[in-house]
Amino acid sequence: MTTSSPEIVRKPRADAVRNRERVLEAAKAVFSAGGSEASLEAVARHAGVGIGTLYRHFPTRQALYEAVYRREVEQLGDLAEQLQCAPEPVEALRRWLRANVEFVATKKGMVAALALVAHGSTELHAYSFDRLTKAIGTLLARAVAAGAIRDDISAEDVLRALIGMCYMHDQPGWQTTALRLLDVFVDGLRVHPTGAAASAAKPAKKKVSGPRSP
Amino acid sequence: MTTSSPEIVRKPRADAVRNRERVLEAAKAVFSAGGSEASLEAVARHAGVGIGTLYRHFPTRQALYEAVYRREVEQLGDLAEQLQCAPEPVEALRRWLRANVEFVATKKGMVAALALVAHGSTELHAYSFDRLTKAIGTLLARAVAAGAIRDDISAEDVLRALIGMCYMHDQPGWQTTALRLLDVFVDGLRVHPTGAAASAAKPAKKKVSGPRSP
DNA sequence: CCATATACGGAGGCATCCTCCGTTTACAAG
DNA sequence: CTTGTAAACGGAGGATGCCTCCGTATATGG
Repeated sequence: MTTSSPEIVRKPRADAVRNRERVLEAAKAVFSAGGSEASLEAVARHAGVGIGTLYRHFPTRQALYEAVYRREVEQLGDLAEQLQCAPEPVEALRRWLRANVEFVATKKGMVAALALVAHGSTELHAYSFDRLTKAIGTLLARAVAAGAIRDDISAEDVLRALIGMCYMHDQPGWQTTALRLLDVFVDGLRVHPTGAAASAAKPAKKKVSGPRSP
Repeated sequence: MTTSSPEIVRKPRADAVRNRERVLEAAKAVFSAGGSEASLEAVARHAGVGIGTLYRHFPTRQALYEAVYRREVEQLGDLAEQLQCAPEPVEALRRWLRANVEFVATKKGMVAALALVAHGSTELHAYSFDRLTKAIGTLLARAVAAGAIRDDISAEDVLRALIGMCYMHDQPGWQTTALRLLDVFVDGLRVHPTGAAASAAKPAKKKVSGPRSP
């Protein structure tokens, strides 16, 4: 009450900010390496802070997951904004979707944790769903406005499909499959597959009727 | 060594079989209700057996997840066999995919556990992937043979897409979305979308361009 | 009915979670 | 620069859950 306004509660301390950052970094590393069930004490040790510090910043395991998750979402959202000015709308959409695949690919152990997050907090989920939906929305809108893809599929739909396609990433070659699925899906979105069958629209790269191609 | 053959180790005891079944049932219930991180002691209590019994049957938490998971897979595989004799091939495929959606819908808390399974055991994953892939494969083959859908998409691809579409099931209305996505995907698989845009093929039910419909 | 292999249950050692509080430190005012 | 103080730090320790081990109970074959 000594200061003027009750809303401004001082500037957060520098070491607090730094430690918070350290813990997040450590969490990402430890969970990616040792799976999402690694002990939080290991995370604290790896971050070079006491266990108490970790728990003050992230009161529960879930909270830590969430914080990491939120960061990832931020980055993907930013990427979408950058792609906003790309020349080809459909290609921009495709690029963003593909970026997601690569993004997930680097986080083996994290994914189970993220799965848990998705079912946990409602608030965060709303936020991230919103952020990503908007990211897709802008890319999608441009493509629709250009008359390149059908207009009865919402951004939410695309997001769900995307998550699905990134989801089964445990076998070798999953990435190839995911990318192929994306192409199929995008093809499916197109207003005119440039002919009767969608496969005709992809001249060079596709093998027709070979279900066993690596 | 007193008996004749080293392979036949007697018939398993009746109470053992019964208890094993009880634990599986309890696990399904407890995990569905309280999330996949519920304590195993709670599961044992709910099953009316000692904690030791639980651990003898399922040495690790993972093993318990796996056993539950395996059961579910069995049931889905069986359903596919039944649908084998349905008249409309494309419809049969669609029905099976839809059945999956409903199936997942009843297991809120379980899904995170199943996600963990998918990344855990290789052996089980191979098994279930195989079982489900074959289930789809038969349905898919019939539809392809009838010339109803394109032939360059493998059963694996469909499985991945399906899992994806079932995956984000936390908000109200997810089921509607999942079903819509399935329809889009199946439409995308079609050799001839019955016209230029696939939306023309679904006359009554669809609203065009309204992204905020409940 | 008996012998015995098999299964059961839960006590207890061990690891991890999370809280609580004495100590340390960054920041701002004088 | 000095000093007061709120904020952050760290880790000891109680609580909880994981999993093993072994004495007791029981189903099954003879």
